[in-house]
Amino acid sequence: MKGDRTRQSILDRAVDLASLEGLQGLTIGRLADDLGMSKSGLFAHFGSKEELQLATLEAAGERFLNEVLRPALKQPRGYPRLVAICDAWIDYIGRDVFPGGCFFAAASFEFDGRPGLVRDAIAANMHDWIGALEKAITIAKEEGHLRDDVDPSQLAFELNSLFFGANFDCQLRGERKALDRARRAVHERLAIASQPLRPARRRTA
Amino acid sequence: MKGDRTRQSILDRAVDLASLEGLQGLTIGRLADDLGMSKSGLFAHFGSKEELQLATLEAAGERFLNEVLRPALKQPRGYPRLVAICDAWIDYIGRDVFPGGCFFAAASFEFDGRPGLVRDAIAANMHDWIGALEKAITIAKEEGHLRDDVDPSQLAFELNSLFFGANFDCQLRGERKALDRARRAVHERLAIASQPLRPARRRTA
DNA sequence: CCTACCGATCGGTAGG
DNA sequence: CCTACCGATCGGTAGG
Repeated sequence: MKGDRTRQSILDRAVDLASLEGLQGLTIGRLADDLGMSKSGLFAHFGSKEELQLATLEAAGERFLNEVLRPALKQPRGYPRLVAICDAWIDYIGRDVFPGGCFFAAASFEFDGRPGLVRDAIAANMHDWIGALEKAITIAKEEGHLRDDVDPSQLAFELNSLFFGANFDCQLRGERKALDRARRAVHERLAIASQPLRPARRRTA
Repeated sequence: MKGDRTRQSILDRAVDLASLEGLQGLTIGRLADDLGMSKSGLFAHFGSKEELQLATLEAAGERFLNEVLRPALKQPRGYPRLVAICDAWIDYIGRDVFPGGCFFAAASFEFDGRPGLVRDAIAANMHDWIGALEKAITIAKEEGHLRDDVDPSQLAFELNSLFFGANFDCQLRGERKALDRARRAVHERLAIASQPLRPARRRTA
């Protein structure tokens, strides 16, 4: 029981630290210092740095599910739920759920060139997230809220891109308008996907 | 003369290494080993790790300008140049200009939580890049190729988001369709921005 | 550009 | 959960 509580408090701190310094930049010594415990005492909970990284990822995933995806999934099927997921993602950056912005965007870019179990776990998390987006889009099509010719993978790709772009603009550039821009882009994109027909006019010049 | 050549060969290797392992993961010892020279010999060229990181960033910026932006800027003003910049960016990921994908996307996410000169230099690079995108959009408006009500900052944000999304899908997920999806999204977005008028129809249900 | 070295910190272990 | 320790590597320096 107490071991579990200790472990959870370690992981909460590890998630915050890693969101700022990266999953590789997370060190056992620094983490132990922050928590006022010995390095080896902390180490004993995990057995290796890789296990600590994997456990940290899992804890970050839980936080994301609780703070972002699960509440949005309570919205009614179709367009409302899809919009709720998108708005929840954008709000999630503004609410500082992780102190360094989106944990998984940062982890994705950090580990895309580092093969191993950590990279695989990050990819699995992102696969699930993109899958949830695609599923919400597919349901919205089934409900007749989106055009039949909407490609769920394509639209999910575009929405996720806007989320990553918003995170970038917010975290690195400190652009205050970033979230508003993302919201505007997402809502215009969804409006297009819900239009009954769009004439294929292009510029004539 | 010879010192300059050595320095450049160090930086070429540093750029490749950092694109895979990150600018922080880049270590002087590893880099020296790769190049078959002593750590202190390499170190003498820069004086500190931070200076090495800044020089590596500068070298990566030069490579990006030569491989991506400058060729595209040779295209005629307006829509053709804007499209060329976008296509050049997407091709740049497919051509493996950097072995780990887009150097600056990775650096942006790595350093957005680490204040200092390196982060400032990354932000300056991204500022210039977004500025170049905005300028190309503004010129396309002036030429009458894009609608008057197009917001250059908004459109540049959306295009850059799609680029980052494509990099993510390619590098982490190994999604072969990533570049096609990005191309399709970019071209549809630009087609919308170039339509003379778009009815504000939304779903009625 | 080298050898030789510094203190600090890394992940990890022994033993309790 | 601790103290005490390991070899390896970190960024950086002295001296040539």
